[in-house]
Amino acid sequence: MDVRRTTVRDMRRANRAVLLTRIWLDGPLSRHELGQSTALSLASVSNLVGEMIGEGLVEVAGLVESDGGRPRVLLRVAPGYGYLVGADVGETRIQVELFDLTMTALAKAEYPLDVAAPDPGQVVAHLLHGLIAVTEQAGVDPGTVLGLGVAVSGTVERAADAVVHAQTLGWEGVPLGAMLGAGTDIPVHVDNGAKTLGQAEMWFGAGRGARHAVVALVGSGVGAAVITDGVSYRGAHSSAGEWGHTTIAYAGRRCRCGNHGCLEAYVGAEGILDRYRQANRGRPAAGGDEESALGELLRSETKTAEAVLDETVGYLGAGVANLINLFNPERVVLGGWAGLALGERFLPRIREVTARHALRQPYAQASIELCQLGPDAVAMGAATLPMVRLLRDGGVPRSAGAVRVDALPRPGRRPRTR
Amino acid sequence: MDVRRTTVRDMRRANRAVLLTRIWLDGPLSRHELGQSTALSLASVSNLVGEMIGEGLVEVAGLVESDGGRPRVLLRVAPGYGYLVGADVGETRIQVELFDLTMTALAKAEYPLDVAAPDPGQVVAHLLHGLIAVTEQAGVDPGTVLGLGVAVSGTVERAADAVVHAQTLGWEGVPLGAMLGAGTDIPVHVDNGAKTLGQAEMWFGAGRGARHAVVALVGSGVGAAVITDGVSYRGAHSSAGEWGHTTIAYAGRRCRCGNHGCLEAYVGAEGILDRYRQANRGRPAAGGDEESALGELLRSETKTAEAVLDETVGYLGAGVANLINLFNPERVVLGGWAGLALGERFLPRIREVTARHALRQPYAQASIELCQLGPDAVAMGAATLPMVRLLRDGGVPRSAGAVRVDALPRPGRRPRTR
DNA sequence: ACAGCTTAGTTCATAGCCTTAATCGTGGCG
DNA sequence: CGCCACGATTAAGGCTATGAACTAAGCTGT
Repeated sequence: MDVRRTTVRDMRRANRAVLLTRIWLDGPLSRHELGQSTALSLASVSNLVGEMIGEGLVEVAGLVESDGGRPRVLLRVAPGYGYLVGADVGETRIQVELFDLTMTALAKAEYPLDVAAPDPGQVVAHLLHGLIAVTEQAGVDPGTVLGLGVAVSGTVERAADAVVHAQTLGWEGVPLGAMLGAGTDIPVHVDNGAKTLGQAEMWFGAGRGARHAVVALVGSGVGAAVITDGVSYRGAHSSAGEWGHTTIAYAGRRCRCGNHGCLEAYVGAEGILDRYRQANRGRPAAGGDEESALGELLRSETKTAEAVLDETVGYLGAGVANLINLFNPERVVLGGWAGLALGERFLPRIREVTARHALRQPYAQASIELCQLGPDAVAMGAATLPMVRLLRDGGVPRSAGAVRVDALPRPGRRPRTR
Repeated sequence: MDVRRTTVRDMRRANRAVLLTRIWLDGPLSRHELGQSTALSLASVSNLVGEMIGEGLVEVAGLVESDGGRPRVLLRVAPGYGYLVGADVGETRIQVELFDLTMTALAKAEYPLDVAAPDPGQVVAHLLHGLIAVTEQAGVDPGTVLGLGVAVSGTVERAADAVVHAQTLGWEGVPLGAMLGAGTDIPVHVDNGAKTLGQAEMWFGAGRGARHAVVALVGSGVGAAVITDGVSYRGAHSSAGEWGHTTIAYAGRRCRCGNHGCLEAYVGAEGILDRYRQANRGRPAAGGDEESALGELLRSETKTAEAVLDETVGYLGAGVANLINLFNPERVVLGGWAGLALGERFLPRIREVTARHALRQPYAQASIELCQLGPDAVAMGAATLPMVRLLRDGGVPRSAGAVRVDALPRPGRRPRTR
């Protein structure tokens, strides 16, 4: 129940947004097709499209002949109208990537983080430095960068300051958006990494075409990105989707969150390896880090390993069933490095177990798939944040004049660019 | 990412909707105040309000003097512009109620259902008969009834036909909306009863003022209505919120759904009484029906009862914590007859247990309250369905001419009106 | 009693938007 | 070269909200 007036200008903006979104999503289209699919009159389509061509936002993509008539002019969003920068602040490194408007990656910079709890100021410095680095690398004027999207772990309150709470980084109420905004005029968007990965999967991966989906991510931690009606579900304070710490086994295993019986304690990588160690009389799976240990476990064919993995699939299926019962999605996309490792081997069994635990009808309405994009998709998903804004606003005039990007607090380490 | 054009007429409709909603929600308001709070120009407010007064939709509610100026004219939605009928198809009776636009109940009819799986045709006949009965009783022209909202148990697919799937009624794909539409011209809205009760609580009960809330209902069955951004969350096929059959105790008690470890098997009335019986060496709690048995259990102070109830609160808290983690609401409203019975005695402990199971931050952002409205609120919530439509559309002209309501297939039983 | 002030609400000219209908542009066909 | 088919543009018209000027209604002080 929104209480905002509508003015005559909103109308034009809304219609520009409709056209721009169609053109961007459904590839090159003629004015005629645009008229059909948007129900706008051809005159308005011409008018609005003409304006956008004048701004350089839309361009002619080619002609298509018709039998005995004027050939149709195909239109597309001009890939070089502007550029998008997406950044992924991970636990071990910061990745910054530059995309054009077709979401083609043009440049990339990476900054290792070797401390467990990096200083926010240093992260900001890395990000601003990365912003300059990728534009230089791609030979792109920073003034044409439409926005910087940043993905971080933890919850991000959607206020103007983009306050970040991240236990894994040791951040408590860091106004990352405001800090970045102090260093550059380029519009900044900050969001949770699971949500940006989910966004990327929805647009370019296993979620394509779905309007209601849950992207379930299983790694060391366990989380989910919920998409309803095409947009990310945030809840009152943007922390919705905390799937990992829902209770699935009342009074069960202790979880690192301090609680008992969390899903994460059973299907998170740490939980799986820990359970294997217990089942294996204290001897852990081989492998240096968690990832190789889990790989080893998946390859080994001992009875103990089988039993532990079987149990894991059981818990995972029950957890996915809970998502299906509560959110009634049309698709569940399973991802995260551990989720993919499990899914690649056990997907049919996961489906089976889920079917047993979920209500019949919601289960029948949902399909369960695996993520299609690699972990780099977090940065791409972050870059979709400014893209969404561009589409929603029907394109905005680029800021005039030189764009300020302060990289004053020089990062202590040169980026590894490639 | 909607793909609908906007025309100049949509604008007027949208602004009418904004004004009407404000007037309806925030009581009598002057044109000036409306201008302030909607950001519409005074000229437009006057224009739009004038139109709505002309239609009889809005009326003058009084004057308020000001020191040295023209007195303000207060406006309100005319209560008698139209009427709303809400119906609750319960397991034992059908209740039909007539409301004016201030949601004041004016008439009521009740039809007992004595079979476990009532024939859809008979239910439709009862509903149509009730529609006539309440209008006659209140002396209201059926032509002024703006809509009939019907609440049923089970899931309701939101298509035009309002297909109902209800295991408890033994209905499988009953197009209740289409069947009712065949019997009357009055616009029909069908929705799930938990969702309509949730809607009523949100507007008039414990949910007032919240934009993100979960109404958790515990009775014989267990379910939840999720409200996000002021509207009911439905998911892909309208069956979202199936909280009762989420797994909370992996490989736990068998549930009537056939699965193991469902929340409902622990905190549903049947589950509680069953667990008590087991703990009490096979002797059930006294009392005829479930409701009085649970009441008896709550009053008894034996150690066994205490233990069972304590455990119940534990499971319930964990279940509520799951809702908080997944949906990040600003409020959780606990209801349903068993939920209220438990909540009245144990609310502080429920809060405590929930705090232990939920993540700290989402828990701190949510408050846990009890439902404030009685079970009659299901019908009132159903009546809000046409009200929502009226507000969303900014008022619609009433259908001209006589309104058809066929009550041909006479119900076999006279209604008990009062 | 009446001018002067204050606040509420209305009227009117204007700019902006989309739509329908007519017109222009471009290519194929006989 | 005339005709036709189809795409795109231009022109005329109907709606909408807005701002400025204007009217309405009540209070205050002389």
